[in-house]
Amino acid sequence: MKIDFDGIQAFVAIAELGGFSKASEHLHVTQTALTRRLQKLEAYLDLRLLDRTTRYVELTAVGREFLPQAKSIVGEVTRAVGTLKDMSSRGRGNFTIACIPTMASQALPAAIRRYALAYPGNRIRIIDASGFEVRDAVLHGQAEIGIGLPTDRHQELEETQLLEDPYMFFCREEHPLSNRDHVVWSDLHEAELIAISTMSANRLALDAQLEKHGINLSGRYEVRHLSTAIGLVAAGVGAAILPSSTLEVGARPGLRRIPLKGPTIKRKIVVIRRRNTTLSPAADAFVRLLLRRNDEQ
Amino acid sequence: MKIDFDGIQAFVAIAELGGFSKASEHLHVTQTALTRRLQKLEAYLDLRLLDRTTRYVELTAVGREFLPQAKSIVGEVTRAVGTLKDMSSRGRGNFTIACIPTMASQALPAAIRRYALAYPGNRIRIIDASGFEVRDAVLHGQAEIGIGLPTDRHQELEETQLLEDPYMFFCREEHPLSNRDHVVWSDLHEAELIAISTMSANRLALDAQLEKHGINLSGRYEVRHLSTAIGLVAAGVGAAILPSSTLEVGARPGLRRIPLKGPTIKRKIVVIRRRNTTLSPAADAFVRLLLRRNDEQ
DNA sequence: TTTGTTTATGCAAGGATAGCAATAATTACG
DNA sequence: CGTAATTATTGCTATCCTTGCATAAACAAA
Repeated sequence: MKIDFDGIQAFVAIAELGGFSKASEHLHVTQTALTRRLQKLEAYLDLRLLDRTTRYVELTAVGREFLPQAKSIVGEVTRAVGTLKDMSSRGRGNFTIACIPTMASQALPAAIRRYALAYPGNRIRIIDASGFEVRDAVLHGQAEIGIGLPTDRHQELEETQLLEDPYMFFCREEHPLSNRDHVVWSDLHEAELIAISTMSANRLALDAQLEKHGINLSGRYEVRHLSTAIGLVAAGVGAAILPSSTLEVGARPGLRRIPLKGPTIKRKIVVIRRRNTTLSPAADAFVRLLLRRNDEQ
Repeated sequence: MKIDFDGIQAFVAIAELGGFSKASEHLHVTQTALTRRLQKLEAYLDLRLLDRTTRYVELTAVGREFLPQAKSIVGEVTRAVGTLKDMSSRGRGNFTIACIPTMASQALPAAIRRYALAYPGNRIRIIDASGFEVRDAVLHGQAEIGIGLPTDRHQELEETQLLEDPYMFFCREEHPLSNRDHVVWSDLHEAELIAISTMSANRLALDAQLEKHGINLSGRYEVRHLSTAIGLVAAGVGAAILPSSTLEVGARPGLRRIPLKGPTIKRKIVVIRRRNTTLSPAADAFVRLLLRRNDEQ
């Protein structure tokens, strides 16, 4: 026979409120229904839980023993179901997002700020990691969604373009090109460039595109993180070609960010998620917020 | 809407066994039913708990979060219901009995020994207390059943006679009457008798019956407990009139227990329980065992 | 493409549940 | 002592739910 949650719920309500009628109001059913539910439960257990006349309701010895368990069961179920309904109806809930460092320090905080207004109380765990790690975090389920670079079009991953991030030329204001409103690739001297390590997903993406245009550049210095490259530029070691989002305009005095044309090369930033999986409402709302903003721009 | 325990149970089974078909075997329903249950739950929550194709079943982020709670719910409910069914079907369970001291040291242990054979594992808590306290313990629900003396026929109490306990004459073997096969009331000299305090339910019961027969006895010494009286008798302080069950024949060397006739006066021992209440199956079985034994004798 | 496996669905039947109205049981009050 | 008031129970019916069968659809592997 099927286990009868209604019966347990009825038992708790009747026992706690001390009567069928009061309990029936509380549960929004008729008192007839409660009588039946309790009878059914007692019949199933072959046990009397409540001794009752028309004047009073009283726990039996067994009922007294069962009541705390029953209360805990009813409480646990209603709490759990309530939480879930909250998730779906109001987008409540917590989720994890993986994100590459540049986005994590620029676009993501802004998005989170807007998200927090619409969904206060939701917690977001951020895994800030390299492009490869972002991909893996999503693939292995450590993060529901990722913000990163386009990957190898893995069978199980689905990528949606979030924005395009043009590569720009970064240098100190003392640099000969620092006053140009734009530079072209042929202006650049390989010798003074700080490059990103080929270990990086960024570098791979850049190289692939440069190759299409017959451009070939490799810097004198090689670092692994964009932030390190910026540091070297700031210290006057050299200049660098980095995604524009690496540093907002004017974020660091003495540094210049100059558009790079002929051709303009961009890296795509994508939202990554597992294919054929359902996002939690909280994460789903976040993704929609991210992408909607993107459309508007 | 009503909370759907079946759905939760289905969710757990499908998630844990990794498929609808396996889960359906486990729950002894068709796979169709499981599909429907899960669909209903998901529809109610407006939330997807399992991402599934015909080839695999996989938890969604929300499902992963919910699964432990769901498991705990299902476990708690099945455990609780199982315990209750055990109570009814096999008389499993623990209960409390209140009992007057003489019965607690004589008849009760024997009954418990027999009970333990039929219902191994059941724990019995014994409140050994005076007749008044036994009555109150039952009345106030501290004990489900009581073994004691007939009381004031309280509205809420129900008494069933368990046995009759004749008063007998207790003395040391040096006593002049010690070799008689019985004594009569007129043989007794008040001066050497040890009496029970009028605080005792025992004494009240005895006095009431003596009065009917025009016998009037009050001892020189007065004690509160039968066991104390026995002690005084054994020490040679005097003799006493006590219920036969106070001491089994030959239980203490040097002491004699002699039937007391003309008339024979007995105290009744009753099983006390609250009227209109249902005993736990464990306690009920014990009562029936007690009374059945009584009928057989 | 075919095949085998697994979940989903249309449909009909059976079962369970709720509500109404009336009844029975019990207490309180006149 | 009888009557009213309150409360749980029950008969009955309509409705809703659930199940199971048969079948379809989806998917992966050969």
